[in-house]
Amino acid sequence: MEADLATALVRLAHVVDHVFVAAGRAHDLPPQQAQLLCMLIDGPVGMAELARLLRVERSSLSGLVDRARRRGLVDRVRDDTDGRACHAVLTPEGERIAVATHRAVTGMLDELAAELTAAERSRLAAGLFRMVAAHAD
Amino acid sequence: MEADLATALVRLAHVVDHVFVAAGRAHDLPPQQAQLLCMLIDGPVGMAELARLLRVERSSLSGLVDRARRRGLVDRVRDDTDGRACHAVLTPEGERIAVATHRAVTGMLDELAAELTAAERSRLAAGLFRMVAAHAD
DNA sequence: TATTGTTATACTCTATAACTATA
DNA sequence: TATAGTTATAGAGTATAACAATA
Repeated sequence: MEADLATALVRLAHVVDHVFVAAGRAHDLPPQQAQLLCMLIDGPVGMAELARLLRVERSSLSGLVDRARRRGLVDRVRDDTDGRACHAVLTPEGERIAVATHRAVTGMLDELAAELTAAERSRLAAGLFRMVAAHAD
Repeated sequence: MEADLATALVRLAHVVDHVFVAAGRAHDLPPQQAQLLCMLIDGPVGMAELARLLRVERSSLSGLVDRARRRGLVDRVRDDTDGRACHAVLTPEGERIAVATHRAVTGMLDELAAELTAAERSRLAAGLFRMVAAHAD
C-alpha cells in the first residue's frame, strides 16, 4: 500500500532529524549547525552550493555560517578566481567536531539498521537512493 | 556498506522535510504547522501526547498550537475527565487544510517511489518500519 | 544583465526555567 | 508529590526584499 510507504518515510525522516539533534547536542550544537559541519568535511564549499545542499536561502545560510563562525567552528575564505564568491571552511576545532558528529550520526543510523541483514540494508539503501534521485528539484 | 545506507537515510530525510515545506507553502503554512495539522487528522490529541509525537518540549508545543490557533486552524478543548489536560483539535478550516496537506505529502512521496515496483515499495516500507521500531526512545 | 553574497526585517521554532492548577 | 499545561526569556532558524560588488 502506498500510504504505508509514505508513512514509513515520514517516520523515518523524524528519526533521522532526531539523530542530528542528539549528535549536535553532544557538542552543544543546534542540529542545523551540526549538519553544516558535516557538509564541510570533504573540504570548503561555496555559499551558493552550500545553500543548495542544505535547501535554504542564501540569506539564511549567511546567518548560519555566522553563528558557527562565532563559535570558532568555521571560517570564510575568499575565492581566488571569483571576487564575489567565498567558501565556508572548517577550523581545526570545527573539523574535530564535524568528524565526531558525522561518526555519531552514522553510528546511530547503522545501529538502527543492525537488525536487518546485509542484503536487506543494501536493498534499502538502493531503494532510497532511487527515490532521492527521483527528487529532481 | 553501512556508510551508504546512512547517507541514503540522511538524504531521504532531507527530501521528506522538503516535501513538508512544499506542502505547507501551498497554504502559507510553515512545515511544523503543516505537520501538526496532519497529526490531528484522526482526531483530537492531548498536548503531552502531541509533544511526544512531534518530539518537542511541551512549552514549544504550546506556542506552535497558539500560532495555528491564531490562524483559525486548531482549537483547544478541555478534557472532561482530567481538569489539567486539554486536547488540540482541528477547526473545519484546519480539517480542510490538514486533509489537503496530508494528501499532498503522500502524493509527492508516492510519486518519488513511482519508479520502484510494488514489491520493492513493500520491502522498502517494511525495512523502514523495522528501523523506526528499533528507535526505542 | 546576471550572479554572489550580505543586511534588514519580521516571523517562526526551540529549549530552559519558573509558574499555576489539578491528580 | 507528580503530572498537564502555560508563560517568560533567550537564542536560533527562515524567507522576503533590498542592496553591494563582481562577472
